[in-house]
Amino acid sequence: MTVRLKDIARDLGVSVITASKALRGSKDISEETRKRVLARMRAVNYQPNMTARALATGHSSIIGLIVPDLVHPFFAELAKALGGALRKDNYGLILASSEEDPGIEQEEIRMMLARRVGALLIASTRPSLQGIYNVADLRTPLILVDRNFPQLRVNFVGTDDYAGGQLAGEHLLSLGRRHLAHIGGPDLSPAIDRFLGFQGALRRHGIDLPESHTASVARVEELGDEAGYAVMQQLMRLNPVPDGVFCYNDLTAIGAMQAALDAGFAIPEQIAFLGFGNVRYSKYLRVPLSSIDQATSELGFKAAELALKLIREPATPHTTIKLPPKLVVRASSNVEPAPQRKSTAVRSPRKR
Amino acid sequence: MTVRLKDIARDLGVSVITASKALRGSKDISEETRKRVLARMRAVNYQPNMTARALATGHSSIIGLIVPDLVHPFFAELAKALGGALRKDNYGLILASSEEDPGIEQEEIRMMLARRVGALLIASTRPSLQGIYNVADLRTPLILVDRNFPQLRVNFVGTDDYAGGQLAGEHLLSLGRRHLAHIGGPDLSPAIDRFLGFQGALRRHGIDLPESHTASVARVEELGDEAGYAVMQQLMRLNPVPDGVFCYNDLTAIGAMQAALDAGFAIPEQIAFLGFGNVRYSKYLRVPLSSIDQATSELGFKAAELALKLIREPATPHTTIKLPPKLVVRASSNVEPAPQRKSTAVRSPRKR
DNA sequence: TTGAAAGCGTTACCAG
DNA sequence: CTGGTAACGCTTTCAA
Repeated sequence: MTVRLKDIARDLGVSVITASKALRGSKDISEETRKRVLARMRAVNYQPNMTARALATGHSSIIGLIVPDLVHPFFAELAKALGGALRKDNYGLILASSEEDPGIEQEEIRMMLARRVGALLIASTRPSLQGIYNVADLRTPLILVDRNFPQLRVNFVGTDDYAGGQLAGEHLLSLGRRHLAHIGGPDLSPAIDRFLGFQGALRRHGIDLPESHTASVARVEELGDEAGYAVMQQLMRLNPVPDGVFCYNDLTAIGAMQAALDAGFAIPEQIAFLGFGNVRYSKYLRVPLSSIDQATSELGFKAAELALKLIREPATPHTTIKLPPKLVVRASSNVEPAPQRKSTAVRSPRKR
Repeated sequence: MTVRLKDIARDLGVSVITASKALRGSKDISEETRKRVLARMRAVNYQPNMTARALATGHSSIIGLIVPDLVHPFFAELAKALGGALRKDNYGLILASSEEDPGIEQEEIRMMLARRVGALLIASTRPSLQGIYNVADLRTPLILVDRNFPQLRVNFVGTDDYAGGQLAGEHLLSLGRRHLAHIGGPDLSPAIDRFLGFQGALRRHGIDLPESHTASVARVEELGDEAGYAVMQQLMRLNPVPDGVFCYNDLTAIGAMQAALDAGFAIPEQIAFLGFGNVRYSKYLRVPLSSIDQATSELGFKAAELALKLIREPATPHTTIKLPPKLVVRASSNVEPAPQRKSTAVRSPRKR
């Protein structure tokens, strides 16, 4: 049926082992033999059976990725970049969406280990690493993505969320806003660090962030808009009403802005808004949303790089990679009049 | 290290085969033996080695999915639903983003076959099936997703795009619009069928859709907004200017609406817009966008169902599943005044 | 530089 | 109902 290593070996009068070595570019084989084997492989369009290789080596050429919600643009983009980077090294990507459910996450971890993934990347939905791995699994490299467990020494690739929070604080302060509020996310490292960075920037300027001006919401990745809407309604009851709101992510900010607009507030004149994540549609919103960009693709590349390194050099020490985020200013926090595209007068009103 | 079938068998004094059969619920084994084996497995937390099973059976418990762009909400949602459905059957999902590049797509197909995926799902970026598969690969079930090759007898799961186009046409006509235009997509079945459905609806009402009023754009999945903006600028030069525009997808519609707004047109009073796909953010746009919803999650479930069926019953005849789309009306095509949320008067203007 | 022997953990085939 | 033998296709180890 399909052509096997054995067939090539037979055709050429060499052993299977020799063919195998030539295929993988082993050092101890003559240049001439290698060439003959490779030529033959090309001629018959040989494709190695990766399941056999996986069984023999103990690990497949597949990386596992578990994210809380694949539809979230951040995770989608991360997965895309990761997959693209892995392809260059002939590695595949097996993907699972945990729906922010620790039970599903655990199940997926189990299945991926059973499939002998070369490395496992997780944006975990649980507060600690407790029980994720047991000793027997330790041979599979683990990389935490986006969400960190600070107390542990684990591999991590993600955004420098603290710096992002700082950026947000500095920016809103630079607009002259002094009654700031924060809409936070789930009790995991990104939300915590963004909040701490934000608070830190404010403190440095002697500004207080009273507890009444912070609120968080659960399942914010998926239902952020509704949650943001509800929380913003609370914040607008404060006196004075906040004049700048930093939101955990863009979706939350979108909901919050909607609440403010519905209540008749002007954005950004009365309330400025700042999101996090810089999703694709932010610039087309009713009020284009300022946001903190996470360099998501770059994160994917770095994660792929680290995963491959851990597979090839298991002795690699624990590595933490935090990429610096970037402020993107749009109308929701821009006090200058937005630069107008040429605006032709209304013409040719609709017939009939 | 890890516990193997052999260990269980030894502990219980049965053969490996017996243990294997008990594990998979084979019929020819005594109830008592089965119970003993399963109990032992639970006790020692046995996890079958899927790479070994894959080698022995010839196919892994992994389904391959290749999409043009994972960041596109439609494909992200499809992948998410698919993965969720597969998990219930202990199947995994290996995912690749082809970047709308036939070369990458081909490479991924090759790699997935090498990994012996149980079935291969492709939203192909090429115009025909030519060369996707060669005879040797035919044992791996192939399912086309979203994009069909109508001339061939292949498995297909996707939206009834023709019906969607019809819905769009009927809707715009029902608003009294008569100078309709269409911004199309790449030369693949979804764009073609949506256009034909649209045109069909218009014809049925005796309305013409002149060629000058249709335009298409390439790489519309990713760059649709910019493309839509540019194309709309062309359409606005027509006389009379179109009073209703049906766009291939939401991103294109977003760009087109932006162009119309920049040119000073009122939406929907002067020009109504209709997208396709109903992405998550559509309701928060400057003008909330009407769209055709594709029941994307349902598509994912159906695709999973079909894939598993093809794996388990290879004799299954070619199957085509087309899910009916649904119209979602928002402000961009709503002539009635939009239902207002309670709109409080401006209060508490910003201090200092 | 080459290759024979021995697995990797599971399932298929067939005899008992 | 049970289990021995062989096979899946490749890699690793070590001897020639």
